[in-house]
Amino acid sequence: MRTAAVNRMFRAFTDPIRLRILLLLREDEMCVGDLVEVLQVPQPTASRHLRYLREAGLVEVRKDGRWCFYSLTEARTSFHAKLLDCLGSCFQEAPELEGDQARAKRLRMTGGCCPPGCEETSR
Amino acid sequence: MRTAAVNRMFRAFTDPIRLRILLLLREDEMCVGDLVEVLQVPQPTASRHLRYLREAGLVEVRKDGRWCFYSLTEARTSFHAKLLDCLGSCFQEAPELEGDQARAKRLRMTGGCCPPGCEETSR
DNA sequence: TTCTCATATTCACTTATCCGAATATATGTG
DNA sequence: CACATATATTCGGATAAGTGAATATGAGAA
Repeated sequence: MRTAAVNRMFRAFTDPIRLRILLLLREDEMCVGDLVEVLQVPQPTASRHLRYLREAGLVEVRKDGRWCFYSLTEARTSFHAKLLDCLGSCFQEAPELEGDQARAKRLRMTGGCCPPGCEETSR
Repeated sequence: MRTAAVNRMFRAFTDPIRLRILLLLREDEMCVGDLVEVLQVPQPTASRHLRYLREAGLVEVRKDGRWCFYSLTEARTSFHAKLLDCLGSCFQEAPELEGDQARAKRLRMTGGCCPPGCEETSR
């Protein structure tokens, strides 16, 4: 009964906060604190949704000291890949979602919550 | 706030019965009675889910006498199109979903619930 | 009109989902 | 060690989603 896995994947996209997280992680990995700041939601809320996404196989965590960096997992099935493709068209459908991207960009430039050298990717 | 529309679209795919309906309609339009037979669910259940799909903009109805033929709506946005693309990979992820397709194929060959000439497409 | 058949809707109920508040864990710091 | 910081979990309650049973609607057919 692998329908459950398909269902869980689709379900991951049905919550506005989870959708926003996925859209943000498309750009680059992010630590929980930065996500909380960009999304402007309580930390436990972000944490719960991140767990959901992790259990659905959509994101993975990299721990560095006290920080947890979340990123999108590489798609291993074409279903997963096509689902991720949907993200690219979301802004066109719901432009207000782009506010997060702008905030995230600004945050990345000013360094975010973690000390220098934390993130592996350039910024 | 068009996030609601995106949400509703994703949500349409999160119910197993709705997903099965969408997969069936990918092949050809179908009347409610045939859907009920293939899905093996109570008629009101099918009807409720069809309404949901209609309100999400994913299916449309063609009425012919006492019958209502449902079909997928043409995607008018790339988001819609990409979402439909996901359907194509579902079987690979959840092979058990193909049982419906086989039942539907058989039903189409034996004529289904409606009298001859009802369906516009060849079979 | 009356009857039948295909489909849709309503209602009461159960279950799932999401949230805020509080608390726990875990890692680094002084 | 005690303390601070980053993240995770638990608990209780509110709201939403899905269901079965019963019923309504609406379009032929008799």
